Amino acid sequence: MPLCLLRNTALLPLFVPLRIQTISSAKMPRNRSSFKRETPFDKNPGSEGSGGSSVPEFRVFVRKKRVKKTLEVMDKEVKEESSGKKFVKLPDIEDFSYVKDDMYSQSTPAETVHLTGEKALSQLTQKEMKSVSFSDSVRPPLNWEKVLEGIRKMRSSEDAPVDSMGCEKAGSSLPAKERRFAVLVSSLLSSQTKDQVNHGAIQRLLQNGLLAPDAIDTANEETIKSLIYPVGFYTRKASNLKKIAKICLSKYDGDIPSSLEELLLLPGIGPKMAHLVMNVAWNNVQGICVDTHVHRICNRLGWVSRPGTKQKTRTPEETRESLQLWLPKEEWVPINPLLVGFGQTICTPLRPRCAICAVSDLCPSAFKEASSPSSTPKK
DNA sequence: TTCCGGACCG
DNA sequence: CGGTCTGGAA
Repeated sequence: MPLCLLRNTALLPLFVPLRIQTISSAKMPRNRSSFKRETPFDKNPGSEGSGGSSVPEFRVFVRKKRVKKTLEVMDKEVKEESSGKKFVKLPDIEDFSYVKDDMYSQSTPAETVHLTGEKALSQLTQKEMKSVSFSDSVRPPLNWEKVLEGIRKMRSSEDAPVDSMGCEKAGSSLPAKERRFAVLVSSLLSSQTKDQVNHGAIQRLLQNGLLAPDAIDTANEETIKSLIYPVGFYTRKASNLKKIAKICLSKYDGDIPSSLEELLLLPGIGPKMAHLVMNVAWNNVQGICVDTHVHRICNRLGWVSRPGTKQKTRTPEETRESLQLWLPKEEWVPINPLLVGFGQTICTPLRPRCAICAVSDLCPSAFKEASSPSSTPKK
């Protein structure tokens, strides 16, 4: 929502709201002297390493288009309004506000902020533009926020299956460790399966005490198979479930792996599920959970492309990497349920209902594929 | 009847 | 890459 305000910035020439994210900052102390410093802050007396008040307290990344700029900001340069909103003074530009984003910052000290915004670099001076280094940053697609907002509106008026019971609800009443395992199992079962069916399977497992690694490890595979029926591919999943339970017991003390890489080693867990589990079970956002809906819709909207081209991405993984280049991190989790529901009800794989889509005027692919019968005039 | 979907397997 | 698993919906 800070970005919604961007359109109004003409009225507020001094304070340009920006979106800021905390970023990994184990690197914070490193490379301090390697950053270019062609800002007024550089002129502060006292140089790096001398300690005291001249040591930069904040590092600010400004990014737009293909330009990335790094500045270091003194703590005293940060002003805080009574509203709690903070402003960072940037050189030769104007004042930029930032909102500290705590959601993803468990391991991130507050000193490091990541700041992006449409207005930021457009207001850099020519000299600054020349001094910044080019990066692989990608320009966010035009109007992406309007599109997202439009989809949100459509979604709030119309219920999609994904709304009622996603696997993130699994085992919400259980202790943390058991809950994580439940989320993992639910994710495994949920692929190619209606959420209601998945939910039913989870309930049956739970009622039979089979939602824990030790129980599953000792249980008969046939029993599991019959309990999770009719989720898609129940035979395979029953067998994967047994293997996963064994792995969790032997390598993770009955818990589930806590890293993306280790999750991917589990049979039946691919990138889509691994990211989902990281998001939901560990509350640790490593990447966007991209399924075919997200993949399809992002391509229809022109939100992603193969690196360096305008071609569509060919795999969900490619979509994930492309999308992550520009989508602000606070959208990484909500984008999935949003687009999945949208993809189930309106932007369907075949015959998308462009006629009733609120963002068709912003969609480069609108009406370009065979639309639903009612909306396509027959030739 | 055809299409669809995560992950895996050649 | 393209086939497979599997059941439901268009």
